Amino acid sequence: MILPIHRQVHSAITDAVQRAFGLTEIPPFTVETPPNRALGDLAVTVAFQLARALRKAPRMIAQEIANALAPIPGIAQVTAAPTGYLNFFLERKPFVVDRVTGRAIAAPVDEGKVVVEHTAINPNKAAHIGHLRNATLGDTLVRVLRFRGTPVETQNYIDDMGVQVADVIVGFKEFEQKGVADVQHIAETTRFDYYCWDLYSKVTHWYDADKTHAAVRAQALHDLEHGGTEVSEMGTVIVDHIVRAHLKTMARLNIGYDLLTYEGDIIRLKFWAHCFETLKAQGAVFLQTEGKLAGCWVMRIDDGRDAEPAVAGEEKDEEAREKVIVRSNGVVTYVGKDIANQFWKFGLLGRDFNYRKFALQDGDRQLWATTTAEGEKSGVPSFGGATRIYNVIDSRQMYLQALLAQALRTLDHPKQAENSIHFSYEMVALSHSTAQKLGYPADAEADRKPFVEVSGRKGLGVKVDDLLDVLESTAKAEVARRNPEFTPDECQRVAEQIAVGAIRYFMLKFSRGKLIVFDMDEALSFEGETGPYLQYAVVRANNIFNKLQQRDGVSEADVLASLDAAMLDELAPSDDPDAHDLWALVYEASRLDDIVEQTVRALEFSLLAKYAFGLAQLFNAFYHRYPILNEENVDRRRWRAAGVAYFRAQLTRALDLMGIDVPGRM
RNA sequence: GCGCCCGUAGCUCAGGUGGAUAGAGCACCGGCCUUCUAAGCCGGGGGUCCCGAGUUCGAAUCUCGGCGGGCGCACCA
Repeated sequence: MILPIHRQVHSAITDAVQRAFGLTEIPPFTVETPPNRALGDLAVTVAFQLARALRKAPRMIAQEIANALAPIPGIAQVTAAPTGYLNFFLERKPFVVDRVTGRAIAAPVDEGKVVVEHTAINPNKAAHIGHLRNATLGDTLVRVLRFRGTPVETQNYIDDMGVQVADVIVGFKEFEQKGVADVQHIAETTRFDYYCWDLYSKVTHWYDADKTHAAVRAQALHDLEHGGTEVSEMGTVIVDHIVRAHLKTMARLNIGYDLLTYEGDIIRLKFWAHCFETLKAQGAVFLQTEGKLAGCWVMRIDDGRDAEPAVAGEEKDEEAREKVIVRSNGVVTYVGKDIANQFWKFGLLGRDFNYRKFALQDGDRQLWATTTAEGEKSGVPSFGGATRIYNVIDSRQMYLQALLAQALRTLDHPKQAENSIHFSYEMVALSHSTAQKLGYPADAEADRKPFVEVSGRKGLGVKVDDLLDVLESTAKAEVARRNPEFTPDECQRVAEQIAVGAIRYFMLKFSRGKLIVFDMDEALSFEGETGPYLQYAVVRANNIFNKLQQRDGVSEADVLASLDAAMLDELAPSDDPDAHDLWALVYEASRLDDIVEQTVRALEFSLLAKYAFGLAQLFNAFYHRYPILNEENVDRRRWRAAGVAYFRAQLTRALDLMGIDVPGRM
C-alpha cells in the first residue's frame, strides 16, 4: 500500500512550497512513480509548474523546496534532480517490514452505495462472447469498487418482455407447433440455452422468408406483455430456464449478482405508469400529433444543438431528434422502461419491488429477484437507493444511455444525472479465421471488413460455454502432462481455474474503447501476456514456501516474525536501473492501491491487468536471479522469502480483483 | 449529414489529470532445464507514435483541421 505515503509527501510539499515562496495558491500536482528505482521511489513535478510564476529555473526551485522540506516519516532522502524533478527515496527496511507484516492498511473510501448493472443478456439464447466482455468488465468493476471500500450492489436486468423472447416463443408455437408443456419438457431434458440459440436463428430466417410473419411477432409481443395467455406462460418458462443457464455459465467465470431485476415487474408494479405520469406532468414527454410519429409519446433529444438558428430543412431534422417512448399502439418501448428502472435505482420513484429468493450462488451468496407477487416478508436487503450508478453496456447504446441522464435532468435531478454513468466499451467481433472455423457462411461483402460481427439473431458467435470447454480441455491436457500424480478431479479443477484466468485476463487486457477481434488461437494461448502466466508466477512463489516448510520446517509466519532482527544488505540500493532486486519487487507490489485508484478514475481495467503482468514479470526475473532455498546466508534468505511472500499476497489480490483464482499447483 | 470510438514495431496491443532514454506480448534470430516447475529467464534485430498546424520550458498524450477504419442516429433492445 503506497497511497498513505503519497499523501504524506503531498502535504509536506504543499507546506514547504508555501513557506519557501510565500505562496498561498499552489498549482495541483501529483506524486508520481519514477521509471526506475535508481532515480527514486517517488517523484514530484511541482517545480516545473512553479517555474513560470516564480521566474526561476525548475532545478533551482526543486532545490529550494528540498531545503525547506521538513522531515517526512518513512522518507530517507530527497534530491533535486538536474532536470527539475524532486525525487524521494524511501526508508527501505521499515517500509518492507510494514508491508510484509500487513501493518500498512489502506483507509476505506467513504462514499454512498453504488449500483452496477451488468450482463443483462436477453433471456432467449445462450450467452456468447460479446456478453462475456460485458460480464467480465462489470464483475471486475464490482470487485475493484469493493476493494477500495465502496458498498456495491450488483444488478442483472432481465428483459423478459422484449421482442427477443417473443421471437423464441413464436419459434416454439408457430414454427415448431409446441405448447407450454412441450417447452417445459424440452427445457428440462436438453441443453436449453443452446436449443433456443438454434431456434432463434431459425425464426429469424422464417421472418425473412415471409413479410407477413411480422404480424405474428407483433401479436406475440403484445400477448407477452398482457399476461394470462399461453404466450406469457410460455415466456415465463423460457425466461426462467434461460436465466438459470446464464447464471450457471457466469458462475463458471466467478461472476455473481445480488439482484435480478425483471422488466415484467416494472410493468406490472406500475413503475412505468407512475413514471410516465411524472414525465408527462413535467413536459419531459409529449404526444406527437403529426408526421410519421403521430400518436406516439416522444421525448425530444437534447444534443446541444437547440441553440442553433433555424435554417432551411431544419424542420425535418427536428423530427429526427425525437425518441419514441410510448408507441402509437400504447406499448412502452425499452427506453421508457429503462427510465423507470433508473429512477428506481436512485430511489426517486417512491415505489419498490417485492422480492423473492432466487438461488444460492457459490454455496452461500443469496441471489434475489424482483417479483410482482407478495415476496419475502423479512430478511430482504434494501435494494436500490444508490448515489451512483454504472450501467455496463457497449458503446452502441450510448445514445439511449444519454437519454436516461437527460430524463433525470429534465425532472430536476441534476446530481443523479451526473452520477448516471454509462460504462461503455467497444464490441467483440470475430477474426475471419475463427469465423471460418465456426462454419460461417462466406459473404463477399462481409469478407472485405477487417472482422466478422457476432450476431445472436443469426446464430453467429462463439458461445461462452463452448469457449470455456475448449480452454478447459486444452489446459487439462497440459496440467495432466506436468503433474502425473494429479487425480482426474484435481486436473479438472486446476484446468477450470486456468481457463477462467485465460479468458478473463484476455477480456481485461485491452482498453475498453478498443474493439476486440476475437481469435481462437490467440485466446487459447497460455504463454506470454496471459492469465496463466500470472497464475504461474504465484504458483512458483507458493512452491518456495511449500518447500521451505517441508525442508526446514519454516512457515511464512516464521519468516516474517524473524525479519526485524535480520540484516539489511539485501535491500541496499543498486546503481543498476534494470536490477530486478528485492526492493524493486516489494516496491512494485506495494503499488496495488495506487493502481486501483487510477483504474477506478479512468474506468480502465487494462491498467490493472498490465500492472499485474508487470509485477509477475518482475517476480519471474527475480526468481531466476536470486535463489531462496539454496541461499546459504540465513538473513538473505529471510529477506528474499519475505519479499516473495508480499509479492504473492499482492498479486493474488490483483488477480482476485480480476476474478481470477490461483491454483495450488499447475 | 451529425455524434461517439479507434489509428504507436511485421502482427495484437499498453502507454495516470502533458514530464526523465517510446514499452509489452506474439512472430523471427541466438543462448539457458544435474540448482525453488522452461506456462519460465537472458540477449538481439525491428518505430516518420496516420498527416498538418497550434498551446507549452516540454506533446504519443491537450486544442483545431484533415485522412483512413469502426459503430450509432428504428414505433429493436
